Amino acid sequence: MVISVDAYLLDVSAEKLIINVKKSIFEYIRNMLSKKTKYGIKALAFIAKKSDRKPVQTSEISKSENISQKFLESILLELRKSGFLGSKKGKGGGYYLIKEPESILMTAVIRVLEGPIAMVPCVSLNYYEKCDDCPSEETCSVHSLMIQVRDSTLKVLGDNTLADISAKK
Amino acid sequence: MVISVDAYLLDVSAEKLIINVKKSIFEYIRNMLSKKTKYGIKALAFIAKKSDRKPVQTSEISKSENISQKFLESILLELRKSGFLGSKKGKGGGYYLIKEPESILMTAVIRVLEGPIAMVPCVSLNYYEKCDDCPSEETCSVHSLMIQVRDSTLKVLGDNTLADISAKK
DNA sequence: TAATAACCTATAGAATTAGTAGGTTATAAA
DNA sequence: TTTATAACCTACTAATTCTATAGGTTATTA
Repeated sequence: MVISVDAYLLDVSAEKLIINVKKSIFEYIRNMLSKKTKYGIKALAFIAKKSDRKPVQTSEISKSENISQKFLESILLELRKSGFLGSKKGKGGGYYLIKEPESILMTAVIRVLEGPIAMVPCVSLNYYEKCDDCPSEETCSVHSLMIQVRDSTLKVLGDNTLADISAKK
Repeated sequence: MVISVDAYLLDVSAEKLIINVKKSIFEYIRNMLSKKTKYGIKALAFIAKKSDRKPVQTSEISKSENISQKFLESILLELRKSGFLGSKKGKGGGYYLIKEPESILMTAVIRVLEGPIAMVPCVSLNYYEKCDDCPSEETCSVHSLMIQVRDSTLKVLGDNTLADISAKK
């Protein structure tokens, strides 16, 4: 008996097989917090930990926190543009806090880096948007649940300042 | 003076321009809750609302909740396989609850449809995973903050059952 | 036997993330 | 004045994921 299979098709399906096996073994875990936000928070905490207000270089944070320097550059730039950091160019330059860590709420940081705190736009306070697929907000079973989630998350993030999360060694 | 520009390149950059303009006008809002989960919750609530335990057809839910029927099929199938629903084939068939709505916690529903409730894998109770980029969990400034967020979210989702979210008309 | 509705497999477009590449500009020290 | 430094800027891309669609097969009921 001879079984003839097109080699290309075999290759393709073998590849699919491997992908599916990988998926079932290392099941994908959805990341709610983007790396950008995570790195941004880490960088802010790193800068806040240094009690002197001398500029901190991207390269130092990058090494210490194991973050791609180029990626980090873009994040710190954004944090500067949104008013969390100041910067200085040239030797001895870097980024520094322009407000007290105690006055920087984590809600503000996350809103700038990540966007809305709500899990669906239709319950977002700062980024509200009607769900285009939703027949009615009033009868929506998800809506009120997500309002509760939003409020409890807001409470936590509003209770934590940059000083709080930088405190622990 | 003659300016010569390759027509293809012009087309390509014009397209990019449009994309960037669109991005800056309709700024992207990150959706934390996937449509799959949202639709799944809506479908469960829809089924729970019907006091009789007769099977509900995918087509009925699809129309009423404005959800793509094929997409919904795959979601309900998953909910059946994970033990939330029973099904019946053929005419008069459909999906039905196999537990009381009062006993179905939203934590369970979301964990099956969405995956972890935590915003980072390193604070997930059911899907724990070390962050590969993180030098140390103990000194991580994001870690403890995300534990607080996780706990407050768990509290809300654990306090709500399917009966609760189906209650409101 | 015919209609129905769940079940199954494969595929695909769009959007987004997480970077990389390759520069330019401003500042400080030499 | 030159040189090194570090922020700043623009463009691109590979990989991943989401949200479906297409086109069936199987089981059940009328």
